[in-house]
Amino acid sequence: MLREHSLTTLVQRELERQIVSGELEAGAKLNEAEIAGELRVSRGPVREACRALYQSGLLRAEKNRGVFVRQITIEEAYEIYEVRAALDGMIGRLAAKRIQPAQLQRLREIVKRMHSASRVLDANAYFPLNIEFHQVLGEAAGNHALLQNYQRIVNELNLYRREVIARSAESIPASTKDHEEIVNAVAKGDEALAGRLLFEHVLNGRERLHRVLHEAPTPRAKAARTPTT
Amino acid sequence: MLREHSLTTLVQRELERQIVSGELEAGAKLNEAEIAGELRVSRGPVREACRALYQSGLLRAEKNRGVFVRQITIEEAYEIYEVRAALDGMIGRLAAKRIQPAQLQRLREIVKRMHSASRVLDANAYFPLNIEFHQVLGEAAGNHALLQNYQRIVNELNLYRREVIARSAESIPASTKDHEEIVNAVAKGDEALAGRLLFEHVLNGRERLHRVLHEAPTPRAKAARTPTT
DNA sequence: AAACAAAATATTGTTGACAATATACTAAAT
DNA sequence: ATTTAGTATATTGTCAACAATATTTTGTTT
Repeated sequence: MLREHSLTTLVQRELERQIVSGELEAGAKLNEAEIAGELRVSRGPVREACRALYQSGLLRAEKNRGVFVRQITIEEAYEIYEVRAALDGMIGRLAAKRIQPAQLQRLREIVKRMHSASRVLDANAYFPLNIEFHQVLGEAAGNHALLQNYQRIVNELNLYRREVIARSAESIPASTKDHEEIVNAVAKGDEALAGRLLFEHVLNGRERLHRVLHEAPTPRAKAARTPTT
Repeated sequence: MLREHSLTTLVQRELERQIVSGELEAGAKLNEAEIAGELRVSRGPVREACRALYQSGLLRAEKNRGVFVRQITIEEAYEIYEVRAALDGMIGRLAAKRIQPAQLQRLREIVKRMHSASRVLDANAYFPLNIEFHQVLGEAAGNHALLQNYQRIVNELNLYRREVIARSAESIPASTKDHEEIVNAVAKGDEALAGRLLFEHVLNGRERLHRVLHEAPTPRAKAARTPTT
């Protein structure tokens, strides 16, 4: 394992896993020595990994104070959704042009399972299905650079959505319907339609989330933020 | 200066400057000790800076062999152009909605200078104007997350275009016309049109570059067509 | 001369120590 | 009791040395 990957890479992966999984919660401070101790490495690789994760948007850094799991504010999330809409629109266009039969089959199965989750408004079942759906679609677009940018954005958004996703059960049926229409457009090979549907799907999702947040604001929404170095 | 920024940050900025300016050419190997010596720091900050630049797509890394200035292949560039089209399309939509009079004025002045460069097909004068135009437009969109993603992409593409830009003089008039139409659409506040024009402008630019590369692999010997990797 | 093997050198990967800064604690003063 | 100053501790920033790996050089054989 160490022949292929440096310690830095392994530390980076592990920290990213902890952040994405929520094991390290938003705003949490990362102690270099502590992490190094747990992972049985020195602080060097930990610092390098943190630099990379800061660059990728998962961490925030303050000089002489350390790094923290990034907290996405409502305003930032609102902006990132627009980036995602742009990328997802392109994914839709390209996927409609290039999707393989096996990938289309996978999408249809995911949508079928979404309907099951939708009937009982099971947000915990729906969340991973949603992620998988967009992941498959992203792969179907057949553009590595696009997928990479997309995943970074989605990672950041999931950082934000984790807390509120449980309360967004009411939007599951509408979201499921969106996904079904998207699959149909992609299957038809209608690039313009698939692109437009995905674009709007993302912005609709943003509005749904926005509505949920305003109905029941979280304490985190008013947390103070300091500019990073 | 050191009170605000760590050595890593300063090294990162300096290396990025050297890469973007072409001082460090594509494919060049970076020697940690050498860089550390020139910048009067130890290898630690240099390694951290390289990690960040690798994450941002400007460097390529091979374990136990070091880091190199990333070389964008034709195929990668082709993919990245699609990402840029998506982001630029969104920039157009948002800029049409939010642009300030002062920013619009700046765009108009840039286009005027573009016409001057266009008349004499001065690629060296046109290149920075083009970058500035899209930078101003990106700022006018008023979305920090979008601009950040956009700049990363454009940085990567400029890595690629540097080599061929001198030979793309013939496409300057068409490009200038595009820019003029874009400014008009943004000025009108026509979001859909501005978005579409920018989207197509990027893809047109890609095709123009593609054509240049295939028509004239080398200015001298047309027969010696070397498929670059 | 060309090809291979082995030693010498150079470079990266990793570590622990030290310096600089921030945080936590303690005690005195009001 | 609260505040504040000073001190102690903890944490980050930086460095230099060592270990592991890659590259170059040298010498030998065919």
